[in-house]
Amino acid sequence: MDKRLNPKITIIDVANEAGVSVGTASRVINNDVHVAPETRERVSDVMVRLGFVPNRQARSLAGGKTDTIGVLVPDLGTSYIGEIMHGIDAELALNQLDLMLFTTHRTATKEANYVANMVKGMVDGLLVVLPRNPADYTGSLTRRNFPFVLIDHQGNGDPCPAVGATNWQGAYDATEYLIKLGHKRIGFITGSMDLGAATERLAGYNSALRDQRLPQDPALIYEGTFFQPDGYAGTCALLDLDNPPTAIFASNDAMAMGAIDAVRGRDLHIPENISIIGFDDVPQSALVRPTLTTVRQPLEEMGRIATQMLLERLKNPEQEIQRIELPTELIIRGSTASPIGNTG
Amino acid sequence: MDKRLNPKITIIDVANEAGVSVGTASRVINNDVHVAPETRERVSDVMVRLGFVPNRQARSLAGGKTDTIGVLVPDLGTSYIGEIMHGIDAELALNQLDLMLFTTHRTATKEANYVANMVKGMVDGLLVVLPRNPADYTGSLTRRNFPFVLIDHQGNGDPCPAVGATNWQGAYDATEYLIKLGHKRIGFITGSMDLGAATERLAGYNSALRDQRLPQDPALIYEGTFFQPDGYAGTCALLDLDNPPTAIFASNDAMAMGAIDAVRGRDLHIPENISIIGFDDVPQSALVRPTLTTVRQPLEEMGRIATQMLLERLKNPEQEIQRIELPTELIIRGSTASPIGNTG
DNA sequence: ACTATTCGTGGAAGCGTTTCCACGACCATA
DNA sequence: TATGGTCGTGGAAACGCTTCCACGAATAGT
Repeated sequence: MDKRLNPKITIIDVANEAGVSVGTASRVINNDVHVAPETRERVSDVMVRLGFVPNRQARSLAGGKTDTIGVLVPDLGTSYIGEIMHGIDAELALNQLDLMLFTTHRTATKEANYVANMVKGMVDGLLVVLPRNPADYTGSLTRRNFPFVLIDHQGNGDPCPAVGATNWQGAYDATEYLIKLGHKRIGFITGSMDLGAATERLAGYNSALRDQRLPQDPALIYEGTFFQPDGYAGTCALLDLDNPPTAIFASNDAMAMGAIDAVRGRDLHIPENISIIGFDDVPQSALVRPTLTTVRQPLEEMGRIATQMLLERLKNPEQEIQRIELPTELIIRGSTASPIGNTG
Repeated sequence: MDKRLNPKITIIDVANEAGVSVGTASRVINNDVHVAPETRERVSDVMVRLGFVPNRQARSLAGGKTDTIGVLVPDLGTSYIGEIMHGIDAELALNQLDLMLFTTHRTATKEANYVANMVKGMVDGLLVVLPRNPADYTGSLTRRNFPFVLIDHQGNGDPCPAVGATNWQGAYDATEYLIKLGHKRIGFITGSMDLGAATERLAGYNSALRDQRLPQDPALIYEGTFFQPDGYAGTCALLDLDNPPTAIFASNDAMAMGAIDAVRGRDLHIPENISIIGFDDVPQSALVRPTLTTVRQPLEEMGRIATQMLLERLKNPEQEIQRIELPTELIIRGSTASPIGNTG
């Protein structure tokens, strides 16, 4: 009976000790209504005294649920993903659920079906973060009727539960803001164009230009991939133009940081000589000098909402699928200003 | 028999279809030697054809292992942790193991025993990343004889399996390097002093000073907490000294970035007016301008090695516990140079 | 007071594997 | 040609729990 010697306390031990059947003990664990209050208390006491912890494997084998949800991420280590994970983790903790993490690269070579198989039985639902090729998952997941929610997905394809941000609107707002500051030539550095978010942001930029009756010069658009070095390279390229822009809109903060470095390398000053604007509002944006004007994407909230949606779906599988777009917000800081009256 | 209608293919289906007993089918799954080659092949074929995937819950219930290892991290989203996770993930993938993630804050309020209980049965072993209070875990984990490895632990306390880096040596090397460049007054911004890594780095700095017969001025030491704003604040404080340092050694890269910002705010130039050196070599160190001289800590490798150690322990529980310190390496980049011959 | 209900509980059948035991077939040795 | 061994296999118990079914007791309705 010594915990040290016999570390595995099972429901049977509890039942014996409390003088009830295992069925009843199980009911106490699961807060089943059909238990007399005094019995419930007696059993609870015993569980505490014995330090009983239900075996999750057995539980899910018998009951069919795991109380664990899976998260599929392309990578870790970027604060972008980190923020989303915060939200997911917080919401999961609130619901006493555990988190199983899978990285995309691990399954990249396998057929997409593999995901559904692998995940089956291990988790009750799946959160797919930032998939490059969402269709790969949505197909087999939907077919298997496996609950999942996409986070920051590509917009196209079959309808499926997803949460994202108003990328188009965010980019539109940022561009409009720059125009209203007086900028006439605004460089744009795109993200990976195979990602929905990237194309939407570019579209928002173009729309704002059009609405404000500014010419759309293809030379001002540099195609990047969301990584910092692209921001550096793109900015160098844009500044080398015969008629360089007075502002640069990078499709995410990482590239905006690269842009800042590039500008510095040329002995230009931000925001006096050139304005820089980013997208995401990762924590570091407020910490660099100059502080970065950017479009805030509520990453943590996206994780949180997506988790809520998934849990909702778990409870009520037949509910209609919904796609949520969380609003972005323009955060004005120190990297943007009116251009010093030149502009060719 | 249609996969769509009856998605759960069990080992029994496989056994029936192949005309063998479930025992034999199980042996095939587990690569047991005692199976005739031709039987093995027949069963394998059936498994592929039916799309059979073993149920992990049942497997671990019966077999006592989960093929999953747990990782306990204080947080996500810092690239520091991200790098370590990379290593862990890579090594786990290599061994076909899955990863269950727990965040410390979720369990902060509970007693440490909770961790051991919670984790019990869900994972085969635990990787504890960067614990602030390792003793909380090591105690109950050891007592329960639960396999675990600490990553970047605090050095004190009972001996237990751990991997870290040569913090002392790294700091020593960096300081010595600055001294050899000609710096006589070197500011130091510490990390959270409740972390072993922080105290070791400070000790390395002090030792180098002593060995090179430089005075140890307490005014040159600013106590930080490993976060970027401390680097900013610390640098401001150090530069405000009557006799300011010509170089600043920040205990990690995040604070070094803060230091760079602070220097910029004063219209000083790096490295001409002041040298900055960091610790960690996070990916961004090579991307900022000026590129950051830093002490490389093999984070990814630490994750990888720790995972290997854990797996080794899992195979052979009785093996003696070992603590590994991975070597750091001074990475010289653009943020350091000889001081311009002034120095009060 | 007597039958319907409801309530609390015990008992037992799974859930999908692993693994131990046992058994027959076959091979090599004596 | 007996005999001991190995090898491949089947059968069944066990893992710890949930949940369905059934049963007796208490309660309510008439």
